[in-house]
Amino acid sequence: MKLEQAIQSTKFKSEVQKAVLNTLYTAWWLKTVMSKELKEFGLTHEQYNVLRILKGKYPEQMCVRDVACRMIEKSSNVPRIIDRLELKKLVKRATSQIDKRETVITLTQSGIAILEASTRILDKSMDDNRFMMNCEDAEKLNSLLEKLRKTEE
Amino acid sequence: MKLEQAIQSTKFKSEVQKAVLNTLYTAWWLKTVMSKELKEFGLTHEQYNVLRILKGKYPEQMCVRDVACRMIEKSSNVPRIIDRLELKKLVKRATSQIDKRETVITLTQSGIAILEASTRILDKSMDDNRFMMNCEDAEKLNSLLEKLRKTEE
DNA sequence: ATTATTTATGTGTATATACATCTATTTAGT
DNA sequence: ACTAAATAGATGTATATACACATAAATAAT
Repeated sequence: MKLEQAIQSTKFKSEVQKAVLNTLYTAWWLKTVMSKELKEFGLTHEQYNVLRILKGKYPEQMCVRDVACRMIEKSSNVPRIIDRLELKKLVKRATSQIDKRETVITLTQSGIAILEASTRILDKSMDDNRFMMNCEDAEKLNSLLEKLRKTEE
Repeated sequence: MKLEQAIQSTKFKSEVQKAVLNTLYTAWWLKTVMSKELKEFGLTHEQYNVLRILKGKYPEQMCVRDVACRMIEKSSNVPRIIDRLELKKLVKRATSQIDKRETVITLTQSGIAILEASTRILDKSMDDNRFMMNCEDAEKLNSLLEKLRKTEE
């Protein structure tokens, strides 16, 4: 669906302003598509993101801060997301012995299993074939998004 | 900041997958920039969006459903956002006389004033000059985002 | 060594998101 | 006209976001 239909608006202040709205709308659309797949695993988009980040270092542990700085949405409240994952026994919390301020997080076997299963489904649904976009298009899109974030300051 | 630094990850499954993450990150970044400006008016990003939508029809009233279908994030809970705006006396609620199921929303003078003031500030901060992007770039970005949302189904 | 500052995490609060359900009203079907 | 279905909106619950603040531990400053 075109942006104009999606938000029922045809007049934009400029093409750049339209690109801003388009980016916001596309991100919402992407999150919705992904969340639908994750739902059958009882995972939210953000919980899945944390599990993925932990997997990246596995079998090493990670502290909360290291997880947080890898999150896509930086102001996510990681301790609270971990609360939910711990409740479902997908991760374990322990106090670091080296630095007792740190909480180190470990994926459980159950966490690995659910991550692998959900990643399989998500990859099937979100693989490159889903998108009518080739590698060249994606490269161009990536460079334009970087450009949008590059401000004068 | 480049995506790789922002989420401290260098290996992506594909350029398309990277574009997905890049879109999510850029949307978060844009929302953060805008919210910072809106904060001094005590408005959230979503409250501002509702005020803008109401302004689009002003001085006509709008029902909740019409506001909702113009929202960028479709699953926003519009009645509740209106609760907050009503509490701050920026909008008024009334039951439609034509269809008593409908609630019609009107901007108050105070709502118009705060919308205009915040839009002035936001435009100053988010105008085309802020972004290192010309109209041509923006057009290309818009077409690529539309393409990303165009799936095979 | 003692105090001040910084850092890592947790927690409290307001708002938003996502989704299910309830109520009132309207519309359609018979 | 009467009942069923659809629609508009409100509300409840769980989770997330945004941000302030609290606590404990580590580090720096004196």
